[in-house]
Amino acid sequence: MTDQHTTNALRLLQAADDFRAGLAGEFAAVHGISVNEFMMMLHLERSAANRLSRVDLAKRMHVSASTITRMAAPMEKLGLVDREVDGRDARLVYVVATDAGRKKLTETLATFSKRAGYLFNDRWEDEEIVQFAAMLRRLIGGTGDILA
Amino acid sequence: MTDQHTTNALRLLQAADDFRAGLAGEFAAVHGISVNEFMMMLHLERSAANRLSRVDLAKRMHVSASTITRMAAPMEKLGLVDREVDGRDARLVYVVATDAGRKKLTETLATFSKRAGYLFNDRWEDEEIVQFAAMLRRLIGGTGDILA
DNA sequence: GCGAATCGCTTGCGTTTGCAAGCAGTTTGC
DNA sequence: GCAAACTGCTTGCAAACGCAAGCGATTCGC
Repeated sequence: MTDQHTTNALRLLQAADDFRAGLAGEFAAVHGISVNEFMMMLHLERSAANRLSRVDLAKRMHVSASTITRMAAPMEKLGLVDREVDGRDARLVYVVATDAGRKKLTETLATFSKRAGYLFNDRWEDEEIVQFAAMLRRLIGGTGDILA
Repeated sequence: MTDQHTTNALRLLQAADDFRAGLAGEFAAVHGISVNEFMMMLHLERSAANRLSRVDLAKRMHVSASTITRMAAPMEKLGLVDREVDGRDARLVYVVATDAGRKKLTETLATFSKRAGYLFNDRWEDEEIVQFAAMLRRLIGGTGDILA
């Protein structure tokens, strides 16, 4: 009926959706933050000088540039990120993580890690975990593995 | 810095997002359908009598019941799905896949499988594919593996 | 250098989605 | 057998998002 590749792709989407849905609920309840906002903070924290341009963020997060603009605005008011214009190219407006933003990320990441622990629960062998990590890395490809 | 479970969860989300984004573009361009509409058709086709109640669909797809209602409306007009009220419980309104809907699903599934083939490209060994499938099934758990 | 093409960002508008409220049908408790 | 609780679905409203248009800033072609 359906070949193995198709089955695997379906399961990949299903597993990610399940995890993301659970995450969204706890993030909203405990940290008052969305999964996308969390991903944005994560990208910032793991980039040079804790900052990225808007188009760069958009590409990494698979959203439009306007979404980044609209997402950043309330986060600026909360003091999680700051706005920084490039000195050489005045078109570039960086989103930069503040100290408060990185603190918030640390808290939120703890929740994330807790749920990741639930996901890969005790029945997984260490070797399987490593194998799984290698397989996922191959799926993502060299360029996309920025967060991990 | 980050433990292996966290890394794996991040990569899982990343891999699924990448795949979904590519899929969304081709689905919209070639088939004029969204990924969610595709998932809905898939759930219907793989259920008894090609039909599911709205709340059931909502739970499986991690969306609200109102989203199902609003998604089904235009698909009814296109003739992809039909509306069917349960004889015993008049509250239940099934979404049922029509012949045209299942035909559309077959076409769209071909695109999906093609992209799944790209994702797990030639460098994967058969044994690895099977291993990966088993791992993903463990992540999803027994109840969630309805599509594959 | 200078006009044209390009780039990064923001804004207007339409679409999609979730939440809460409301409604009709069903089950439960007594 | 009836009222209360519950269930499934729909609708009003608001938030999130993409697309296209528009604006300044930069680069390219000559």
